[in-house]
Amino acid sequence: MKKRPTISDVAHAAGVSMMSVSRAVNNKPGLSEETRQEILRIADEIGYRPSQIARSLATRHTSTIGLMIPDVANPFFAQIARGAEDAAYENDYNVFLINTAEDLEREKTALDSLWQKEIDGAILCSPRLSLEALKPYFSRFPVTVLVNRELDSPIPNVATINVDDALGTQKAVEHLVDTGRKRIALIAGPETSVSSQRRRDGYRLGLDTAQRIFDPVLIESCPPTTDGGHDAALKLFSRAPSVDAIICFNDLVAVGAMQTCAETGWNVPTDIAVIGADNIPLASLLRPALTTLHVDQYEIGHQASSLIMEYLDKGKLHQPEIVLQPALIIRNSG
Amino acid sequence: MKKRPTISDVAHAAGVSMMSVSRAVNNKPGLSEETRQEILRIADEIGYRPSQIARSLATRHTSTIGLMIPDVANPFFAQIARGAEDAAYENDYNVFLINTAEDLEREKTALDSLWQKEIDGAILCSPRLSLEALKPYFSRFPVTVLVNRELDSPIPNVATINVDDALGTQKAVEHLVDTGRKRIALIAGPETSVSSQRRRDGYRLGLDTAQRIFDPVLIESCPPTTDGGHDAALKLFSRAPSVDAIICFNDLVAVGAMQTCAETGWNVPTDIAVIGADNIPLASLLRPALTTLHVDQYEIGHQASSLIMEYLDKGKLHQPEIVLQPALIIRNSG
DNA sequence: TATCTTTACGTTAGCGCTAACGTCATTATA
DNA sequence: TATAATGACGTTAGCGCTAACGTAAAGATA
Repeated sequence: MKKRPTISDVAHAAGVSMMSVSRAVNNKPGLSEETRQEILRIADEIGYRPSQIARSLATRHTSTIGLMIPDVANPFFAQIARGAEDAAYENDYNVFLINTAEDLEREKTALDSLWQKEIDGAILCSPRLSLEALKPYFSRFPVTVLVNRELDSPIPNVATINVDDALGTQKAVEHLVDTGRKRIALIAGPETSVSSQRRRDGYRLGLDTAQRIFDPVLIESCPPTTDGGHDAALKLFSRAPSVDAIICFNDLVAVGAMQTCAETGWNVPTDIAVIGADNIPLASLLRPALTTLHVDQYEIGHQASSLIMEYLDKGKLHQPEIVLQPALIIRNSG
Repeated sequence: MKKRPTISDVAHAAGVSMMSVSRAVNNKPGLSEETRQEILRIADEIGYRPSQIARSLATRHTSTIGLMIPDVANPFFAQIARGAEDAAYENDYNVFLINTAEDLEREKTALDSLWQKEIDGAILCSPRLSLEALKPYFSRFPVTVLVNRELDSPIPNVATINVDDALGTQKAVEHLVDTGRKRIALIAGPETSVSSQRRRDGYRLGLDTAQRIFDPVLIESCPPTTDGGHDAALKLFSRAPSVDAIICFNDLVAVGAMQTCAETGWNVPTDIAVIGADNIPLASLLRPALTTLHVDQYEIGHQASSLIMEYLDKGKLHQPEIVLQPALIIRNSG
């Protein structure tokens, strides 16, 4: 590996002080246009690139945002990562991404790692750690954005971005009622999940609004996977054979439910409607194409980054609690 | 934000020198076990975490691997990222991930950004830049791993990891021949892609081995997308209605081709076999489930990281050219 | 003409850490 | 007993950069 040219090398070559080089490179005032150009020319000539590390140590900030997510391989989070990175890129920030592999221990390590890296702000997606465990970090990072997680009381340097899952589910119920479905079921996902609870709420609200009677037999919990959906649908069908619509926790669950429908000999959407959530790429490729709830995950990431950079710039959060509305994408499955 | 405790704060609190704290924290020899424990206790008490930045500046290495990929939202690369990160994590390295959004300009920016960050090693996935443009960076990074890209001549601190697409395609041809298919077509993907060329080679080789005659009519290029596959299949069918098997550039292309089959009224796999490549999660969820070529992308990422850390540790690359063999996953589509 | 600005630089110090080299006891060896 | 080796620390310097302040010359103002 070649030796890295330093600012001092450039200063010597150009016959100026290190500060002049620094000013030229950082485009700061206090230099004649002539000298600036000359320094830049020489810097370019010897292939000088400022060391982020030394610069960070001197300035006490890193131009880096930390992004903690459960799993990049999950398209949902991958989109968030893209959004976060694009927004950061536009402002010459970098994103440092850490996967937690849905592991609590690793989540702690990740947070500590971000702390050691002295990131300028953190985006924490669906953190599993308790609010108590999380709180110390809010004072270790200049600013934090919590995605898919709420705060018990506002904190000046913490913002939240959440999806209105209740409203989404309510919309789904309304749509099914409007299209004449009589017995609408909910496969609600993991019982412990906040998001699942929100969906249950939205489900009841939707039924109430339509003046339908809520029947607990029509709710089933499950892991958020294809298999989970498959098994949950199986249970549901044996318990309530008259069901003619299912709202699923997410698209994967919906795929599983649709497989069960096929096995049972029920036609989607003639005999039974299936609605998913998340609008993963697969949704539009399935036959029948999956009706689903869409939230713009890219937008979540983009907004999260923007919030951070806004705080860094202005010193306060203009909009500390963002709630995104899901949209119902009507395709062929329901 | 709280003021970060520094090594000097710990030293004062413990009544020792900064070096002793450094030795304790880094688990280096030269301290009695007693003092070490005491220092660690106090460090923990005041919540000290060493600054990666200062440490990097002093040691001239960052414990960070740079990973440049076209798009995390693409499951193929997301898996690589996961693998790379897991391997790094096991060795207390971090991964700095940058998306290039398949944009040449951004690829350059990304490389420069990694350079400025003084990463210890780089993993470059499917770089679009010419080898000429890439080469300077090989001497700027301590070590580089090229994924899905070959070198014209070996470079001591550069390794490559490639997939044997030719062999994969050949396997697919053999399988189709074995299952009695007569007219096997290839939707070969983007004409300019190296990988596409490899597949064409494998296709011919497979046909030759089976003593089939190669018919150029049965090859079609296309963008690597669902729509691309759809249109390519359409062209293919009109040109060669007797085709009874298609090998596709990737799974998305295969999905497109299957849609065309459905529109044309051809049953998969009775009338026509369809084989994809990449084994994306969708593949097993489709009906019929997609037969496809599988390469362990996670493994690619994992190996890439491991190669880098091996080089950093031993100063040389034990295995500078890795070629991964794809496996044919036989499902229902062909 | 004397004083005040402004412009265009240079100097100094320090960000938080560690490599390399002291120093001073204590213990082993001749 | 004299000397060398070892262990357990401390001191110094410097990684590459920039904030803050210093300075000298040219022009503006009274």
